[in-house]
Amino acid sequence: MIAAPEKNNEIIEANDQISSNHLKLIDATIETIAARGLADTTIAHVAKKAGVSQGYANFKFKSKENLLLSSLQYLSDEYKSSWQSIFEEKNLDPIDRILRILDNDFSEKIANRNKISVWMAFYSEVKFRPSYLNICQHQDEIYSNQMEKLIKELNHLTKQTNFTPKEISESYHSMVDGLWQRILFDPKIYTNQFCRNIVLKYFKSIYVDEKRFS
Amino acid sequence: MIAAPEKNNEIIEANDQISSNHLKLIDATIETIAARGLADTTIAHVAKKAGVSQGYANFKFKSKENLLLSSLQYLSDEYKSSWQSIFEEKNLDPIDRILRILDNDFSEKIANRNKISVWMAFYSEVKFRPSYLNICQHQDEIYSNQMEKLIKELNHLTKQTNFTPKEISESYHSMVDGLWQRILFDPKIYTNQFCRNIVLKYFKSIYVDEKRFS
DNA sequence: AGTTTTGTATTGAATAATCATTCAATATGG
DNA sequence: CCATATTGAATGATTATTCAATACAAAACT
Repeated sequence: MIAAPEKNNEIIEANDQISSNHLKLIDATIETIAARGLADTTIAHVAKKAGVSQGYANFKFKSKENLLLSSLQYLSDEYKSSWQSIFEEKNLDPIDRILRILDNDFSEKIANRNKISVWMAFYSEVKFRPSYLNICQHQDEIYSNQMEKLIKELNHLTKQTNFTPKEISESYHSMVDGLWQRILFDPKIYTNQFCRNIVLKYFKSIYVDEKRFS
Repeated sequence: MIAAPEKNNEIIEANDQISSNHLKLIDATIETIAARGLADTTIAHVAKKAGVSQGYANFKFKSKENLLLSSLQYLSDEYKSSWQSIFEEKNLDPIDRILRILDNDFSEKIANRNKISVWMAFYSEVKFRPSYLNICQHQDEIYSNQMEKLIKELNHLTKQTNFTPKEISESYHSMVDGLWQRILFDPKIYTNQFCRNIVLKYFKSIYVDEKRFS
């Protein structure tokens, strides 16, 4: 990670010298998208929220597109680091690690309506802006692979050998995405607790004898 | 349904007299959103694709917003009628009915990239346009309730009595939504067959002894 | 210390492009 | 000839982008 510099050079100039205005603008972008939707997010709104002039925002990021891209990258990095640290933790039983991942995926920090609405906004444009896809896809793959490995470690707990670790990992991932979407739809019903519980029961149905999934 | 007239009057004038241009425009709207994304969909594009003038499109639907709304309604109705007919079918064993629903949810007609990208486009704006939400939410509820009833009929097939029908129905629904999203992301991996299979294995993990889920 | 110079950071008004919406004019068919 | 359907050019609003002007701060010089 430190040895190999990431080649994001088109999106943010250099990691070592991100100005405070840079961050203020990215924050303001995310807040604006969450508050008004991507379609209604203008440079003027973002600049105002960040407390800088409109011209400045454009000058710093070269274009609105680039500002949006940088904001998505920021969000994506934030999510990554939250699960990365769980995967890297030592001396953790596989079951407990999965429980930690589940907690993280439905924590207030990650699964709140503002962040989800920003994710959705970008996701919905993925088919038309390959650059959006690039930012998410790579991390997604790493996450899926690590999850798959983790589930392999639980193989002995279930007799359903035809439900492969890859498939279990995919279905977990899909279910989480779907539940996030539903939090946006109907937050009264789909509280974080409710969603977490649904996934927990799903695990329970696979690993019937594991008490910690109850 | 027939006795009580639905109060959609703001969106499409009257069911009995939808002109062919009306439908052409709705089709063109869906195609345009699928091809260019909601953000890049202009009345001019839609009108051109529909083969009418720009002014006409606006005149007929009163506003762009209304055209979008009508298109979402159309899509929503289309989906509804496809699962509705499965629920209404007589002399169908619960398992077979679920299999039919699963087939439908990952059929080419329903789960293709164009339609999914239109759904996503609207979903992502749901937080900011209550009218979008209204169109989807009601049907969603009916679908969920019917699914829940269906799953209740399978209660005797599983020993996992703490995974309630409602929860199973919710998790199915979420998983489908999540998989649709992934079809958009990476259609090479997430083929309809692949997705259907994931959900099938999920059912298998709950109803272990039911051979038809294998 | 105070003044001038120089380079950078920031502004905000002007520009140009895009688009929804309007409506007077025209076509169409009964 | 009338009524209705349809056109497409004009309008006005919105908004990303540009850039000359200005603020600011740090050196450089007296």
